[in-house]
Amino acid sequence: MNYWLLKSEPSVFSIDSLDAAPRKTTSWEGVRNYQARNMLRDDFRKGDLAFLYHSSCPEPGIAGIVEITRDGYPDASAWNKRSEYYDEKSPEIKPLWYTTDVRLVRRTKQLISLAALRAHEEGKLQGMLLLRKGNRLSITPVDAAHWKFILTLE
DNA sequence: GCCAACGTTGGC
DNA sequence: GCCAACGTTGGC
Repeated sequence: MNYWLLKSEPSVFSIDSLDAAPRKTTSWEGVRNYQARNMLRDDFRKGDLAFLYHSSCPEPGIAGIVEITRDGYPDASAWNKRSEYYDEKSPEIKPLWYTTDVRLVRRTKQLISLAALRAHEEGKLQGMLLLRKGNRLSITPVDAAHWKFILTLE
């Protein structure tokens, strides 16, 4: 089983949105980056766990824990002309983009801020992809050891 | 709003 | 295949 970190801008989709969703579950649609797509398509498995991270907001950080409830599968929003994520390069017969389903497991006891994570950048969280300079990937794998340590920061 | 870093596009 | 131009991300 894998651990991940999923970024989203709370102004677009926040942990409150997920909490309010039916069965606290939603499709993680709209990923339009090849590296992230490859992870969704090849590595995301039902039962994996992920941190939900809020980016581009007053206090960026980890807001909750979600469970991956479905293996990666083609992203139908790519061939929905009414979707803001529509992409003519990804017809239904030849999907280019992938998504998965996520369910809110729980909110973290408090926000685990980026600053709190950075405090361990050269220690327990050395090598964490989120903290790497210039990282912009909206999906990153998380080492099991990093996952465990981050939970102690709550 | 600024800016560094990265990804994508398209001309050649 | 190279690379400049452009667009996006995301912290500050």
